[in-house]
Amino acid sequence: MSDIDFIPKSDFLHTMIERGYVHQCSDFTSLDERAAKGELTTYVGYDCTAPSLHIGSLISIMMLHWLQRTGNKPITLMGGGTTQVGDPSGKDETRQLRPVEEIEANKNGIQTVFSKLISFGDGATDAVIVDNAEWLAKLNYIEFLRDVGRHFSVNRMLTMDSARLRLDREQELSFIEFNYMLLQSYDFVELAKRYGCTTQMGGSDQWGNIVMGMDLGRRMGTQQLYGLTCPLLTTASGAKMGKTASGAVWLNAEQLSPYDYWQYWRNTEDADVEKFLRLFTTLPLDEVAKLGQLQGAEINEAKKVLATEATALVHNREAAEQAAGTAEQAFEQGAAAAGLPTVSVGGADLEAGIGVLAAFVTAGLAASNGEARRLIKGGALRINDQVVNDEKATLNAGALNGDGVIKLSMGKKKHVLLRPDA
RNA sequence: GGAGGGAUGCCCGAGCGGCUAAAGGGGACGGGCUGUAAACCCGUUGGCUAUGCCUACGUUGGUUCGAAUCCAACUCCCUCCA
Repeated sequence: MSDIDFIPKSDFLHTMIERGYVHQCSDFTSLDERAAKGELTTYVGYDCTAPSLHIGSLISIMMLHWLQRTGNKPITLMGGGTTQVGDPSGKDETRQLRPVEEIEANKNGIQTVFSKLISFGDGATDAVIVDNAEWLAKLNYIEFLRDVGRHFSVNRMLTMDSARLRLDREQELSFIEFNYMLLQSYDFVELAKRYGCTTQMGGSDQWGNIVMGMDLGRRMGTQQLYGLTCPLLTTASGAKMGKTASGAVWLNAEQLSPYDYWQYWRNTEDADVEKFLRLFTTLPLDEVAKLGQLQGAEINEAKKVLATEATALVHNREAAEQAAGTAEQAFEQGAAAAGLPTVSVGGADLEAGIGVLAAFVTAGLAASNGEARRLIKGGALRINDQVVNDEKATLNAGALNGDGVIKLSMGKKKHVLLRPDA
């Protein structure tokens, strides 16, 4: 399952390694001992660069989920302060500075997903959520330089990937970004002091920042700190995970409907199914292994399980079942399943007749009449499963099916129901 | 502060007076094959009330019958010098 050869005693590390979450760890043995005693307080930081997290962040949320489930305490750190600076890790170019109000709004959007996977409260293993703006925003420059800055060697900072990659490619690295490392390191120390947090987790691109934080902790007299990173996932065919036509695969329902989220997982490549079941569902591993055995067309069953379980975790079981049911009707029975996305049209307009081009644009399946026209030429558009050949055709009430809707399809996967309003 | 170079469609990148809605590539989307997969093959990839019209090659003006292409000013970026 994993190329980590460490044999852990703690449930936490055992789960991490066996399910494939571990990329690097600063000290397996000590971390394992502490986790075994159930006294691991661990944090993951999240940038507030968008109104929702996407599946790129999901692995680390799952790590927090398992951390809690194995008797330890998670902290989710909102980067309300650090996002104002911008992390250069893994980025080719300086990102634009974001307005503070936008960061604040994003923070509120992002927070909603955590309660689905982690439980918050005041208990020993209840998670807490904190915002680093709380301490970063009021730092005094001179004081910060004297207390924290003096512990950092620029020589060393320049060797860290986040800086070096920019320098090697002769890409600009602005001073503000260069400071990011100090701020994240300082966060770690601050969390250690406030919450007894000893461990930071994150994607493998965060390794440098994490190590610097551990270092700073040692110099500033915290207890021993640890780092644990997860791999940055790509699909088996090498693509970055989480990109679709319409953008990222968001975790919030406002950004991406549970049905579309379910579809994303349903379309997983064969070679990734077992890996994703381990990482993105909480199914027992023997069951995962069984599903992973399926070959050929049968693996579709495993993909459905993956989709439903993954959707149930991030949204809820009901939405997941619904998405599964809708998909089954739409794909396996070819029916105009009621759960498909629905767009309403004026009843009077429909009586008068709506041009097919306009209908597909209204449904959001084509961006413009021109695109709709091209899609018709390519044989991609269907009305009630009948291919559209004539771009001048019109839709009227006669096209309504038994359920009083018209099913519009683009390609094999995208369907929208047009429903006349009363 | 001085001297050069650059800004092209979602991205990269060619074009350097008409044949340019702009080569090529990537990405994306669609079709085929399949299993709502991958790989592969094919097609599409500015808008519209459409044999025409409008918008588009950093911004604003100008030269010209005609400009992404020439000129001027401006904005931003990069490199070198001080």
